[in-house]
Amino acid sequence: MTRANEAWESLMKAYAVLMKQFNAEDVWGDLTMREYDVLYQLSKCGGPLRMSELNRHVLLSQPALSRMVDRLVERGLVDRCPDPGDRRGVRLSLTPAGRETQLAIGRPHARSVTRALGVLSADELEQLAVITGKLAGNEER
Amino acid sequence: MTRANEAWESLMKAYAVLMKQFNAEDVWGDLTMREYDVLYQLSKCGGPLRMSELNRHVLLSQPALSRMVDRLVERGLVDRCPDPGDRRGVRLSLTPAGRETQLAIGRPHARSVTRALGVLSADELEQLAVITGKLAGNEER
DNA sequence: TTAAGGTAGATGCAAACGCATGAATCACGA
DNA sequence: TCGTGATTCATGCGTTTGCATCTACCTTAA
Repeated sequence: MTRANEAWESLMKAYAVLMKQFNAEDVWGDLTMREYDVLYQLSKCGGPLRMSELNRHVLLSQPALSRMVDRLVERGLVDRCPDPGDRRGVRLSLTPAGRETQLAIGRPHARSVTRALGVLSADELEQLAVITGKLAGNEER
Repeated sequence: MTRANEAWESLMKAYAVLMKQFNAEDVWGDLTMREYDVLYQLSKCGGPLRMSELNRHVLLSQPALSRMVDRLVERGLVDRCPDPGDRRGVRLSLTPAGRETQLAIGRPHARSVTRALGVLSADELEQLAVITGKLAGNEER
């Protein structure tokens, strides 16, 4: 068991523990956490997002994401329109209702996150962000 | 956006990126990553495990885990027998075939993990393990 | 211009999931 | 001892997921 494997296992466990904790909280309304994640990614990225780009940030297969977007469009939370520059693709963005929903869920959830990570010092939070940033490939060349 | 929220978002992104990467690798045979995770948890914990205990380590609902164990028993990878001390519960353990399967997948996967975390220094690996350990509640009192 | 190969997203279908609930057992105070 | 509430795991059922595949469109080069 290398240090790398221990670190990864520890990360996975932390992820599982916190995800279960967040999931159990009563802030999600009639959305699932995964659906909220999609709304969040769209809210974060300002402009419209391509399906493939969004898929890179979400832990879902391409067909599953495609259908989840279907449902979110159906419910009036997401707007999907053809990309004028590439007629294969689509441009996804939040509707006003979607933005509102994202905020209504995101605010209390953000507080939960802050509370859950309250066991860490400021230095540790900084280190965690830097280290996981490297893992996600933020420093790639 | 607090530091805590940034750190959590970064952790989630690292998790998503690495999980997608690992999932794309051709080491899982006819198991899903989730099924492998169950085998791994069982292999790690030496003795037999209760369903509820196992469920604490796996990101699945209790019914989903119950049925996944069904399938693994069906396939001869897991042994499920009644707990003599508590007739509501069960004791789960790997069969020899299950242990073999876990190792056959675990070895190459462990190498992938080591490779993926190779971007981190020894100090960073150590910090990551400590910090995520705290998040998972290893230091509770 | 056009053929060949690549990329974006949608769809058919079987498998797996979560929620609500059920049956059995345990724990504990009256 | 008995009854009330909690705990453990299983099951019914509608929804969601992933895999394989499809269509449509873009790109490149001859």
